[in-house]
Amino acid sequence: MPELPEVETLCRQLRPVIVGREILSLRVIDAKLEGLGPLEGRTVRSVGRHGKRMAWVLSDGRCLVFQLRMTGRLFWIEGERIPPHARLVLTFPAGRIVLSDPRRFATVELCVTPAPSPAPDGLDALDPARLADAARGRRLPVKSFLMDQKTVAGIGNIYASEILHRAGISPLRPAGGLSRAEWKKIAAATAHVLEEAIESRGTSISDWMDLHADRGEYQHHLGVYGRQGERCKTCRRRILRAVIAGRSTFYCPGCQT
DNA sequence: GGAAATGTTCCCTC
DNA sequence: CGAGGGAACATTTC
Repeated sequence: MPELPEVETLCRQLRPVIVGREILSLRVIDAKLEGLGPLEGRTVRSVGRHGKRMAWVLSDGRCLVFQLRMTGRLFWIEGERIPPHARLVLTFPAGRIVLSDPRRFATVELCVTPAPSPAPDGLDALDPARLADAARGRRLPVKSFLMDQKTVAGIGNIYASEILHRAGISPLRPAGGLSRAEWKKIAAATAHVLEEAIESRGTSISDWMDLHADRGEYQHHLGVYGRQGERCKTCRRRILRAVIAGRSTFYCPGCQT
């Protein structure tokens, strides 16, 4: 569920709370997460992110890597009350980090060397020529292409629809058929949408909440996602829903061609 | 009861 | 073999 803006929001909120702080204890509640190894006594040196993947660098040089997938959330808890669906609890001197995750898809692993990803992060300045290159000859819908983490890391189902709406490009177009000018629009729209969503601390369409259990605000800025049947804010046409590779996709038939 | 849900990976088919 | 898509994972909510 969390895409790049939600994970970036968590990183920014985590840094003042856990960087430089010692992990006092680790409690694994869900057996699926067992085998993490001892973390007690390690200090969190830094909190980073690539795409939707978050990595804490620890004082022993290892990395604790989180992939929150669909329903994973991290909460900072100062009291005793543990949220529902807690799978993992990390205790620090001033409070606890809880991984809450009803669908239990999230993964947490301890790595010695974090595997480098060749894909650019969604907040990097995307090179339209590189995108066009990677898409050459490919028939899959441009929306699926953008959601492929090997293309750009961090774009998921909500922001793919939003980026293509802002770029004025239909999500159904084969990726290989886009012009250089259209890739340039996608690169610009990606930066714009992701940065705005971070400023809003993510999209709380149903139940996304940030580290402090506050809702994001980007749901109030969505142009198409979840708005099928409603009117496009720019051209007044009614927004459509389609299913692409099994995922709901929203677009405006008026301003996306 | 059925469908859908902000993700990733495995497997099947063309 | 590569590309693309569907199923599976597990649970809640509408």
